[in-house]
Amino acid sequence: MLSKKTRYALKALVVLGKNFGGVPMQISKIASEEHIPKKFLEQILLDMRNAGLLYSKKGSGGGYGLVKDPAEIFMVQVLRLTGGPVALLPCVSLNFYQKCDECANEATCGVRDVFVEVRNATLKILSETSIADVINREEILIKNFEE
Amino acid sequence: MLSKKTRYALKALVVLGKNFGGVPMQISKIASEEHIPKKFLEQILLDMRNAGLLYSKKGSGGGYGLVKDPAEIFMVQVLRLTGGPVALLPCVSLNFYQKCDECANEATCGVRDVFVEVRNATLKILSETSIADVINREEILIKNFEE
DNA sequence: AAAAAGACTACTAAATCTATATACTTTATA
DNA sequence: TATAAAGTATATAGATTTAGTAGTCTTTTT
Repeated sequence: MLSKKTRYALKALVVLGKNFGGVPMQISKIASEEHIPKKFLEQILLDMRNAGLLYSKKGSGGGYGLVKDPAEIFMVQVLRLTGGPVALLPCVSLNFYQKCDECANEATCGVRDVFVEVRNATLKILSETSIADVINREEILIKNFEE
Repeated sequence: MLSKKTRYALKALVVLGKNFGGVPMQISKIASEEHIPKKFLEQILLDMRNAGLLYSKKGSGGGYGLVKDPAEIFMVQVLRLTGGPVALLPCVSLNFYQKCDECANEATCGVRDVFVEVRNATLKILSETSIADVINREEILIKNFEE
């Protein structure tokens, strides 16, 4: 399961993606629109700024914005940035690898082998889907929903 | 990430799968072979017995065994039984569904839409892979490893 | 100078996970 | 029939993680 942090980050990026090219957007606006606790969101946006995904502007008229085009920000980046490993087992994670302490020989573990496959399937989707794609999907969903 | 409980359950089922058709296998044997805390494993095996996956026999010469052929036990069952939802978002889970409280309209949520896809990909693998398949994979891995 | 807005650090509360402890029941067998 | 082997059941403790809150500081605009 993704943490709330990761979910909030994704939601915020989608909102900021829609706003791409416009004036900076305030934390409190994002927070209230997406029903995210403001102080928590502050931390999350800060992390993403420090990672170079967002820019920020202080003072009156300040706020947050995407540094890159939403078409160049992929979901997998967000998961990793906010601490969510993609893999379901630590011994299968590319970016957060940890040895399973109960496992005698990783190279011959059948369970692991299956979860490598699962990771690859997940990774394929998440590394091909950008924030722009999410926004697109949303438009399609709204169109279908209204019919 | 899967819980230790789920991991231990999978490992134990693989061991019991290899032993299928033979005499019941003792908890302590499984525990020591797989480096699983015995008392913890007791609880896990008990859960799986109560779910009808395993039989148990008390007393001297007792132990645990698979009720069904390992080819008929699928990984997804084990995940669900040991409490691990397959989905990465609660609003996307088939068996552990929960509304995302921050989400205004689930039907038009683009993030959700992506994770439906991820769930389907994961589910496909886990519901097609049986304990027998895991054992098979292990044999292949060992063969390749020894070369 | 004052107000708006983000930056940074620390802390707390709650939940969950992992593991252990204890006492009980059933079964085989000497 | 007593004893040991093995599973059953429940409770609880400890550790870790997650989610959220609080407070203070800094920068920028007007």
